[in-house]
Amino acid sequence: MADKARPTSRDVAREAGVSQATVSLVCGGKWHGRVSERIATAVREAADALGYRPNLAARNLRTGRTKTVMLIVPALTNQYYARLYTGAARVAAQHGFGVVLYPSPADGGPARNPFGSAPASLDGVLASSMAADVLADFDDGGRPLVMLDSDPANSRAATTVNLDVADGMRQVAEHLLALGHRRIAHLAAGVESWTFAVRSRALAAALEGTGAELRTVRAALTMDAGRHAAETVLRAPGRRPTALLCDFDVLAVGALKAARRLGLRVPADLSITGFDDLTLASAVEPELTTVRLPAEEAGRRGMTALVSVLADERPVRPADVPVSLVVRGSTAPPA
Amino acid sequence: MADKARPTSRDVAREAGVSQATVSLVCGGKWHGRVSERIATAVREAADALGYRPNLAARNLRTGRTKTVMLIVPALTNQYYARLYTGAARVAAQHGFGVVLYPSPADGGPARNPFGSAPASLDGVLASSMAADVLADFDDGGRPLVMLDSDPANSRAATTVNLDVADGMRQVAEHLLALGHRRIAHLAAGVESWTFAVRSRALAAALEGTGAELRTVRAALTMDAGRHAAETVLRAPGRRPTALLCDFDVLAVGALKAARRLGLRVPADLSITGFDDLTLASAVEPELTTVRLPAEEAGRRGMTALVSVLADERPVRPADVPVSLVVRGSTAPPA
DNA sequence: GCACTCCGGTAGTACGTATAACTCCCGCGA
DNA sequence: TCGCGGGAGTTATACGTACTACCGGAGTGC
Repeated sequence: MADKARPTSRDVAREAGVSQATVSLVCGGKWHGRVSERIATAVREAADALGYRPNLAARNLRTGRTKTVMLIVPALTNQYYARLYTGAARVAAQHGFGVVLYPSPADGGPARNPFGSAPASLDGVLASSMAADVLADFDDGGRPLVMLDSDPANSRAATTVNLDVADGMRQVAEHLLALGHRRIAHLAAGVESWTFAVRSRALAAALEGTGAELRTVRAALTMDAGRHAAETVLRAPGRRPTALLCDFDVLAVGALKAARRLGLRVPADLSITGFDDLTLASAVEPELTTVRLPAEEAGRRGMTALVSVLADERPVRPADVPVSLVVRGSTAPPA
Repeated sequence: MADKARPTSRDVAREAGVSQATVSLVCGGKWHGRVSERIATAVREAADALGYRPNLAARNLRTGRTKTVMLIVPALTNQYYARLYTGAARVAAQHGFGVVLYPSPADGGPARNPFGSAPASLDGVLASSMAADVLADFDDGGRPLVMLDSDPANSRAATTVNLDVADGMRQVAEHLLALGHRRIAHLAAGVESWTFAVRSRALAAALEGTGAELRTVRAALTMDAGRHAAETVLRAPGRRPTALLCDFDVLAVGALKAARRLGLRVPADLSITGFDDLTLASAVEPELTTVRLPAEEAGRRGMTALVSVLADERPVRPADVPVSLVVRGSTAPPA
């Protein structure tokens, strides 16, 4: 009775009494002026009746396009990247693209370049800055590449989409300065990456000439690392910083724990700021003053750029995505 | 000079002085007893020299397999599902499968069934329980389906992989009972789903005959909803519950905020427990006593099951994944 | 009335691979 | 010497689609 095999365009053609080519034209959507309205509807009806779905593998083989792009991020368990994915996936879906994630080591993938065994061929790649090492041995045959949060000058990317983290850093710094802070510690990411370099530069620039004193300490990307780094800087000899400016919300939460452990009240004795505005930031007490990074928007813009590159090879560099300071309860004037 | 076009197996064959079929055999790995060692190495050398990569679209078309599976989860921005993905992706990669995510509405996908426009065909599907509504109009032509956290009796799944949430709930309940709590409120998920039904039943069963009093209030899956629900139950007339048992860490964090707002100390005046053990759980103060759900392990087992179904059609139902109670600072004996 | 255009549709082919069926040849037992 | 099994490669084909090139016929200008 019910054929196990899925119907092909040829089956639809037989059902509708036309040729396979006509079915392809109609289903491909480009039949205007080629096929009459009457035949077109007949084809569509036949397709519906049979439950026809085009075989994507065959289409891909024929067209050389897979309608699939890859997103490379360090770890999806980091909510920032999950949001990035969300935005990117939405735009991709709107343009009929599927998104496959790079199986990064942090997410359990193989350490080596997995493109050899990639199950799907790719039309293009959207990569976040953190994955620079991954891109080093990236060998996919020169497909279009769009980078996120990376140095526009230094890459083989068709174009680059960046968040305006420099402005974000400037806003935090000015916020702390306005509150009266003059001894500031920077809990910086212990990772080589363009965004973090930009942040450090922006912070230094914002503090320049204000008489504020800046100390920098680096930490890995975990809460515990943040706590340790914060304890180190808070216990260091000399006058204690009155504000702790962190490169991530996660680090800031670690710093919060360190402060509590040392008996410091936040924000009365110590102001702490984050970066990202994850769910985490408004979960803790006090809620974090932080820089909101519109990760979804970044993902959307990145994918939009990639799709447009894929469509007409016109690499247009979009403007930086604006970020905004969100003032909450973890900052106050120094004692 | 450098051909823009990627080399095909035929190019490799010409280079190595053999037929295309031989190249296919060698690259496919199934040449033992068919091709001599000498020729095989020659083929591999030629392939390396030309930088040959098999065209996946052609392979898919020929074999009818795509080596791609879909993972359906409600929202990747929920860390639980991100972890689930991580585990699933690792196993998939080990077996040469790629994972494409269902573009769920929460992640920005189209509300309707996207399989019509899916860019990649699928060999199978791994779906989390929450996505029951999605599966309703799931029309992919009867590909193998493995479910996560759903009713084993009631589904068209080849098999089902579940976390032992009933045991988790029992452990929480016994923990609270052992501490002396007798008035307990359950902040339950306001979503129809098998796991939550199981949790509620397990809780009721654990409290049965202990003289403990149970009140249930439902909340949507956000921190704010948790806060509101907790305020409602804490302000209700009659004697206030001494423990708040939440179906999610996120709800528990909301409850924490509610307690703080009402001037209740946690855990002195009110014990709160979560479920999931997300990063969030150990970020807040006090850190949450919660049930650790090994999401990665669940993803691994689910994908393992799917892969084995795909390989030999042998639907083996794995044992429930054990969960464990993590006692932290948010629970204590009642005042 | 004839050539010419344009509309509506079809036949045929190629995309690159996997694999069934086949050929060739060498060694060996009868 | 002949037949035969089987090792080592090859030939040929099909997967389902998109799209180029073609073709019949109706309308049109002169």
